[in-house]
Amino acid sequence: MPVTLRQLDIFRTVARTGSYTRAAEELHLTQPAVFAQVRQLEEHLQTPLIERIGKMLHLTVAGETVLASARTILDEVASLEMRLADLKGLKRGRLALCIVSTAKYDIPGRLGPFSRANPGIDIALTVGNREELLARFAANEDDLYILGTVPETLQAEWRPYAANPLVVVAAPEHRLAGRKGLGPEDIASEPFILRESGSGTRAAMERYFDENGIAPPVTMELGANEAVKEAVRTGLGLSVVSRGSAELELETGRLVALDIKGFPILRHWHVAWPRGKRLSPAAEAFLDMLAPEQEIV
DNA sequence: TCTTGCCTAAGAGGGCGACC
DNA sequence: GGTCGCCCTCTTAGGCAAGA
Repeated sequence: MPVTLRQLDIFRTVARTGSYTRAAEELHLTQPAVFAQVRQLEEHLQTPLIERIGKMLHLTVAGETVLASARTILDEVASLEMRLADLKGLKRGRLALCIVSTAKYDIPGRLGPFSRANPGIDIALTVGNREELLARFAANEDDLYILGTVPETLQAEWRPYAANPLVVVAAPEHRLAGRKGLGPEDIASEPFILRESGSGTRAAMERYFDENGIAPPVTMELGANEAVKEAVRTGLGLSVVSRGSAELELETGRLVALDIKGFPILRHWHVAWPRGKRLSPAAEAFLDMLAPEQEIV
């Protein structure tokens, strides 16, 4: 028997989950069925692809090679199926999106109209921090990636699609709330709450501090935007957040945006994809739907 | 000791081609 | 068209080993 797409798909899932059992759950199979498919693939290729050390599964060097090819082959087949479906006017397919957590305030509002316009396209949305997104990008696990800043080292094609202004937020009862024309010196001694290391928002905040020669004390680092906003709201300090992610809190008065020279910092949301990747029709349709760069305000 | 997860064996079910 | 046999894919059952 030749290598089958089924075997490659199952092997890819095992490699991604690091477990036969979890792969089986994901594929709605039993663990022995998954094991058997991978074993057949190994027998056909006459080389072990997975080695077990203790209870942990690890890919062999051959396994890594096969995994890379499996991803390419399966992506190509999926793309082919969607293109053929497109030719038939069926508009069926799947769009896998991975977004940084702060983009979850922006993307769902765009997915609604897209989904209504393309009812045959299934959408898989993964939300993670920047580090997780870059890991998925490296593994080519999704069609498109939404993030604030695209690292220069990333082998990516990208384009900005929307403005993403950053503002300094404070609790409504904060002494600086409502004051006009504040400068960097006014916040130089204010305690700040930072996002986790690697966060684009944090990088922009630190750049502002450096450029203005200030070093506000950092009271805590939090990994989730909600936690940051809650900490600010309870008066633990100031923070810099995407205006879009704090829209509701600003509207309801739970938080206030401070009027500080240099803010809002104008950044953009970017959509990126691996350089050279052949985008599926679904991904191309979503790209088309995102506002082009020249319309960004 | 118990739990979890890998692995094997045996067998069921369904697809498919060959044959009548 | 119906039957048979082969093969693939899957499930269940159970053994075994590692880790908590």
